[in-house]
Amino acid sequence: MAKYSAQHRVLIAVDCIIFGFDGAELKLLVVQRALEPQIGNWSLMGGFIEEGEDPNDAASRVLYKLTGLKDVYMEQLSVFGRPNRDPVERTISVAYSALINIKEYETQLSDAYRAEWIPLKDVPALIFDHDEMVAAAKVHLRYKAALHPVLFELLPEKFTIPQIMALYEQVYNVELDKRNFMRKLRSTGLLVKQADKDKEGSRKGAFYYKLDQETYKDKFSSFLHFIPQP
Amino acid sequence: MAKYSAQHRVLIAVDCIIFGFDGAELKLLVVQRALEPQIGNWSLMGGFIEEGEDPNDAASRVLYKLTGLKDVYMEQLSVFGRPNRDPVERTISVAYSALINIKEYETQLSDAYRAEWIPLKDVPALIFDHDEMVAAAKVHLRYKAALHPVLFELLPEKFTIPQIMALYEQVYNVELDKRNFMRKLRSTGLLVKQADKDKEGSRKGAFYYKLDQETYKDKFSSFLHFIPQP
DNA sequence: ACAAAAGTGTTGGGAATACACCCATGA
DNA sequence: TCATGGGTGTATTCCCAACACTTTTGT
Repeated sequence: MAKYSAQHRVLIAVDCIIFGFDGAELKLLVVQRALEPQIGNWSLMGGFIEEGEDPNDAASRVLYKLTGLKDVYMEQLSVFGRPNRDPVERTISVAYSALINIKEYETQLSDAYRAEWIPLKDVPALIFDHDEMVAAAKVHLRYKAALHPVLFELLPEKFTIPQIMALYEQVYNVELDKRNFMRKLRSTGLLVKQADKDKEGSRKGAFYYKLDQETYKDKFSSFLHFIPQP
Repeated sequence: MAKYSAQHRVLIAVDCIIFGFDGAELKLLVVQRALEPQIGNWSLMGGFIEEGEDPNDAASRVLYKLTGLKDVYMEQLSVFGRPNRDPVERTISVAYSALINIKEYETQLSDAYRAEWIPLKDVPALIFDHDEMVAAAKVHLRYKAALHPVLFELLPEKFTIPQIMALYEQVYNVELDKRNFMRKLRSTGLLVKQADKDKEGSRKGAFYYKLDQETYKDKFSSFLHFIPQP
């Protein structure tokens, strides 16, 4: 069949906003850009969509190339298409937000792409409109995590309650009450207490928990309310 | 500067999921496709992005062309980019969701684009992946409206409480309790009661209300909870 | 023994639900 | 006068936020 011949075509990129948590701090995975322009400057990990490739697959591919990880929690964020956002050539970018637990993933990433985990509060200025993308991803994460237990995606298989709490506190930039938070958390039925403790954070040690995968799947779409309303 | 020469370029479209409410029923605005393939079949209103055009502007342009309306509430939904979604040529589409109150907008639209308001429950099968887009838009609308008073965008300047309630009931496909709903609504401070009544729906007539624009702007981003949790 | 973080319970207030009757009007 | 939809009030439950002390253990 004939093409839509009168129309003009543009480049499509994907960019990944990759959040990570190491048990203490919320971080962002950024790379040093490998091509001109702005070679060597901090950037989100991204890439162009290939022929016949679904944008979602492109994002997975890009993430895999960087981290070696598959089946990562990833969501489409939104499209960034301001005409001159890339000075070289018109490029429309689809931003994706991914959640990774840093600890379980111990490969070397810095070598190939000069990638680095940088604490979210210390992230330097990024190229093009990547700062906007990060800002949008933060908003989205707050929005999502206020309703769905999505932050567990950032935690390793075994985690402690003080860790989750620190995570929530950093995402929302608030201080939470231990007692209320724990009660809320327990009432969800998402947690399975383990016998052993994590002794890294304190003398006493904090009990490990695992996610109850069944409950997790069931409850994922039902609305939860972790963050107090002022 | 040199182009990204090795990459391949694709068509970008926008498609608009346009919700409307006439005071009684929630509807979708669909058109009969004007080009091959599938000419004459039901479709969302869409169009290609032009050179140097921001996708958001393209969506506004498309909406304006169809309805003559500007400054309509519109949000980017997500990207649909399955490789063969358009059989003619690879086209990636950015879906937008718009909210319109049908009554205030009394132009003729059917002529130019053979457009029609169809009750949401009766919408026929649409071309390509437009059904998926509509499904995503419904989910998004529920999500959004559960937290933000966005459904007021569907109402005319003067509306009645039974109308809003009918709207919420249709969006969530539930039955609400008049008394609780009214109390909740009033407690938001969003409503300004008018002196006159709408006599169309009943003998007694229902008082008109207007939105308190100040409060609306203030409260738009704060979370509200209109829908009871079972 | 003491420092440092983990863990535990209670209580009061406010919000959400459930629920049933009167009102105004046109036909 | 009656049928129709509009509008109002209360009792109860449940959830949430506020709040302080004990436990464990390594040094």
